[in-house]
Amino acid sequence: MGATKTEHFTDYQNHIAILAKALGHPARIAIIEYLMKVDACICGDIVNELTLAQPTVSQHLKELKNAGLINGNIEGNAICYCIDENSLSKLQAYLANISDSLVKKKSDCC
Amino acid sequence: MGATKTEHFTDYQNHIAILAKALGHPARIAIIEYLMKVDACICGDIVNELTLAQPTVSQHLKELKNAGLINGNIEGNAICYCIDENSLSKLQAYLANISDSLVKKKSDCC
DNA sequence: AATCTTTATCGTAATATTGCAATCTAATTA
DNA sequence: TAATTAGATTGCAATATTACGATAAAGATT
Repeated sequence: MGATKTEHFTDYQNHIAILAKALGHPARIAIIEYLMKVDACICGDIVNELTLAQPTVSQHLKELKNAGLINGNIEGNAICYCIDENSLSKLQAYLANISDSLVKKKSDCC
Repeated sequence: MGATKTEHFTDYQNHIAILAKALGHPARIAIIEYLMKVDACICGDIVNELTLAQPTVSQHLKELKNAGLINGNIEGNAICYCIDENSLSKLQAYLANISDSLVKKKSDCC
């Protein structure tokens, strides 16, 4: 045991969970916020922005990339990362949908 | 090592991460969806809904509760769970804000 | 070509998560 | 009050995550 039993859930549920999980770490939230703050996506100094060692940041970037939340382009020497708006919107829309349903049903009884 | 270095991030970043992390498992997404589907929040048979053992489900419910995403009221013998619309909206608004900023900046260049 | 810069990967230690059988608690019913 | 029911807690095994030093890879600079 210890591994998530993904086979018991729908593809959609698994997908949403993967997106949420990728955002489930403050370092990755900080990365997303930084990518948003920097207007152009000529990144490179994400490491300097966070108080974490370079391999750790690299790993977090990899996880965001695996989840599809960011994209990376090789830009000569450095790598240009930016947010994948599509993936982010997918999660946002999912949550918005639940919120809307709740407001309509007013089943917030606890 | 191995533990998240929460002290390096803002309270807000940590808070958003906690909310996202709680949604970062398909079972917990399934629970949220079930709570939404059932109109009233007279729950009780969440265990029957999922293909997971009772202690496992109980643990997932606990995590959602700890993150503030659901509330539970003792209703006689059973327990009545329901979604905390407020917490969910907080995460939703956060993502909506990022999405909006991206669309405005059109910095989706990768 | 030698060096520098930037980022990825490997290896590994510390810690967290997932899942469940067994057990416990508390309200309910027979 | 004994049995039942709903759910939480405990304890433990399997696996995943987090973090980083060391090192590698690849383009840029000197």
